[in-house]
Amino acid sequence: MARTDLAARGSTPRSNAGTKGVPRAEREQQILAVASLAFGTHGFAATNLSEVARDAGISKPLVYNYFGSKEGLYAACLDDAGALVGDEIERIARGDAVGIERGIRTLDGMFALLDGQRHLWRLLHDRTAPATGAIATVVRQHTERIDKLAHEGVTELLALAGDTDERDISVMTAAWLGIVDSLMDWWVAHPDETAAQMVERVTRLFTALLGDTAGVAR
Amino acid sequence: MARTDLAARGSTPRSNAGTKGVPRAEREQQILAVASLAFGTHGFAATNLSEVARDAGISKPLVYNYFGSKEGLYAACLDDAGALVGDEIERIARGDAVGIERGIRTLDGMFALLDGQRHLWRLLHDRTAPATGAIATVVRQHTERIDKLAHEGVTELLALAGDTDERDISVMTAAWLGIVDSLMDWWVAHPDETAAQMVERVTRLFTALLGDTAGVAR
DNA sequence: GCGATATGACTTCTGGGTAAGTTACCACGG
DNA sequence: CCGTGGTAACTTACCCAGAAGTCATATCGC
Repeated sequence: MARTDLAARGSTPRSNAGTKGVPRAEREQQILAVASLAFGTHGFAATNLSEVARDAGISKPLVYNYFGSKEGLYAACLDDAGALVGDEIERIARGDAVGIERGIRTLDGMFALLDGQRHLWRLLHDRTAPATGAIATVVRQHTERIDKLAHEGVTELLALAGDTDERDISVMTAAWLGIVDSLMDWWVAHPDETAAQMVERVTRLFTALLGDTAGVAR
Repeated sequence: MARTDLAARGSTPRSNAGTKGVPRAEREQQILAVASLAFGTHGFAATNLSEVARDAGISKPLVYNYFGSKEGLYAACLDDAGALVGDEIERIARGDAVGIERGIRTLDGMFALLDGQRHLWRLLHDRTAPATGAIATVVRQHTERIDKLAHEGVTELLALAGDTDERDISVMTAAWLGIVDSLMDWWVAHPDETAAQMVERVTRLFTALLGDTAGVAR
């Protein structure tokens, strides 16, 4: 009220500063959401913090006040996304599925988890992010965890199919992560497709291509 | 000689300008090679043209003289890489392989073609490149061609497996391109691995997972 | 000499980052 | 119920490094 009156009187245009009553924790979440989307969509290098601030409805210095730097903000986004994804993959890994079934269940979990924030997956694979410093540490931490779980699953799968060559496993792990990656991309490009539909599709495709044979223990 | 003498006399440091006898066409190829590596490795946004010029052993204005702008240079790199990859994929598509066999042969061709320039594949999938203008046109042109060929191969494959759903085909095409992508990445990360070894590995993995069944017509 | 090949030294502008100040909420004494 | 001072939330306006892009000029082959 008072502010509006003063602003309206307007001879000296009043500053727009001053708290809007949003507590720090909440504001940080808003910023993280906007920043994750931007980073995940355009990549680290091509993301502009002024735009992020504008999209979040605040000014740039507030972003810096809360996150310190562009790298700090990225690291925070990364940490959230990495923990979210890593926890879910680990939860499924602790289940009893093996072979292809484990793969399908993992995808299932990812679709459910990332519905509404499909871009998060991309954060972990950004080639334009600095390869040294704080970001690299966080990236390494999460990718190592996820890679290890994927490696474990692929090792099981290939063992069932009779292949125990370590480099074969490494290649197959990379291919598997590439599949997940591309499925997420496709999903981002087709926003009308629900998570449930994706699961159906993926299951159908796996079954069609791999049959019920090929080392699949259901 | 004369130049060295003059430079050595050195009270007024002479300009380093003047032709070095390298014809434009050759110089352009040198620049394209260096730029493709940089763009493919760091992405469009994170690539610095001063560095590209330095790595090519020339000065920045020469790059601008020959390619007009950063976008122009990128478009030129893209056009070379896209045509190279597209032509090879098309050549294989015109062969008689179908189903999984066609996939393996395509990978075979890519490994042979991109040996020594493994980063080229990345140019077509750079998220930090401008999504409008000349670059977008060139990207679209080549990705559409490659996607179409991949789509064609996947359609055949899935038809053999009894799936003709258009969206299933679309998803599977994306997954296939993701597999190629990740295999190239793995290859970049393991420079000691030869193209022949990659082909062996991939063949072994496909056989182990898909068996000789699953719609494979060899 | 002339045109192609080349460069040093600029200008411009984008975007990360900062200094300094403004406003609102809130706890607490009166 | 009313100041009132302290602190947290916020902004405007700026700095400046570094990268895109340009200009005038230099050298060499023919």
